[in-house]
Amino acid sequence: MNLRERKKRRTRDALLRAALELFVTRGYEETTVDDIAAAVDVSQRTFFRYFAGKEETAFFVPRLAETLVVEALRTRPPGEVPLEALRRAVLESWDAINEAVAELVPIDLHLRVYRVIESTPALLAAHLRRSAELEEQLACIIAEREGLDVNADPRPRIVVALFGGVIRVTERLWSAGDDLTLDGMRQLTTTYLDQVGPALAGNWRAEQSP
Amino acid sequence: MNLRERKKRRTRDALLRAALELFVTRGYEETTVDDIAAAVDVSQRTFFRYFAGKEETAFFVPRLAETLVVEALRTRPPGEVPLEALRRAVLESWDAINEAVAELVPIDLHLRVYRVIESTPALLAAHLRRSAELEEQLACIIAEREGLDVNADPRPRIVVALFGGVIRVTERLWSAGDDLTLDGMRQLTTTYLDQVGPALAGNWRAEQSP
DNA sequence: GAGGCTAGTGACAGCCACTGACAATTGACA
DNA sequence: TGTCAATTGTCAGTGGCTGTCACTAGCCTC
Repeated sequence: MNLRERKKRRTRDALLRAALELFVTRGYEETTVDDIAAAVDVSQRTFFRYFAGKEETAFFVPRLAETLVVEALRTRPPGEVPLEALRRAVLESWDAINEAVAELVPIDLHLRVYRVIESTPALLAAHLRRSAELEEQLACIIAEREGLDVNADPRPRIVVALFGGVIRVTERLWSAGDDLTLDGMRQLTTTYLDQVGPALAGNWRAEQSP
Repeated sequence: MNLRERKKRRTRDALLRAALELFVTRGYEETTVDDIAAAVDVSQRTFFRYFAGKEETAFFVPRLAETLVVEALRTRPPGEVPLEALRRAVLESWDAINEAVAELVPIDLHLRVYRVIESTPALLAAHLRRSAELEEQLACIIAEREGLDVNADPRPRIVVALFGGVIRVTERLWSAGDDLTLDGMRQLTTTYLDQVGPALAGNWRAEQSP
């Protein structure tokens, strides 16, 4: 790798870390792009050469995680039922995700950024739109696994929507709670996915949830 | 109603209609607030006294629909299973929604705005965030109907997430297709909701979808 | 190793969404 | 009709973001 490229990578990482650090301490809206640029001692214009916008810094790391989940779903054995494949793809790519993330920013910082995303309207909106795009990808993969046409058969998109909905609910609960750890998130996710069956069964009053 | 209040209502409606008209003809990003204000011959500052931002004009009408759906769910008979109550609340408030909308803007305009929302990243993001808030409300109502605590029992949020997911999928398909009518949307919605059961049943390959 | 080439940068000007402050106007009401 | 309060316009300013242009620093060739 060139000196030029190494330098570029270094400023990008510095901008990224500075931005996230400022977001978690001062808040997203309270952080200006000038603040971020100043923290790394580059011009505002340079910031915009590395990131398309202030928003992008917040989602740079999550984007990594998404590609890994997609990857994981692609390599699931074809015998698994769709919901099962989705569940395992997410749970089993967890560790790989954290490894990849840790190379960019401290895990702790990354987790606290999630809370900022969830509590900042503008970021939450962007997050949901990105999630919708991810779900579309997943639906296509599921359809392919089952030998279906995504646009002709509603079912792939419906399962993915259900799955995505559950994930979103856990994300929200996790980021609002005080157990801001990876295992906390993982545990919450499995618990909620286990509840999908019971939630769709007819009468809730007959059998109470634990 | 005062002359003053009548005047206010008139400028607000004029701003709203002008904005939507510009959005569907020129595009959302290509329309500046100055354009909208100029079309109604008021100052830009006045626009911001009626709407918190450019975005709000696009969601002013949809907000109406949402409140009516919430209302409808509240008055569903307690005998209905959650998913059934949600389904009926949406389908049976349809007509009331259109009546209310028609008083503000031409239905046709409103429908074309939906397509703009769906195809404009910034608006889509905002739409998804708003939908998430609506889902939270619905989950609370469902929980209350079933005598549960939303925060203790995962199931209300899960069903609503599933339901909301299906609605979103139909919205997307409808706005992308060429049958931009109310009946088209209604029909698509019922079809997809009917597919929820089959989609969650184990093996898709055994029984093909129609 | 000098010189040209080019990617990366900074400085500047400008657009657009949005806000605060203050003055001017217009409807309400005695 | 005159006073009061609500509505509006004007102006100035902030923050995100983009285009332009000159300049510098690393790269590559001779």
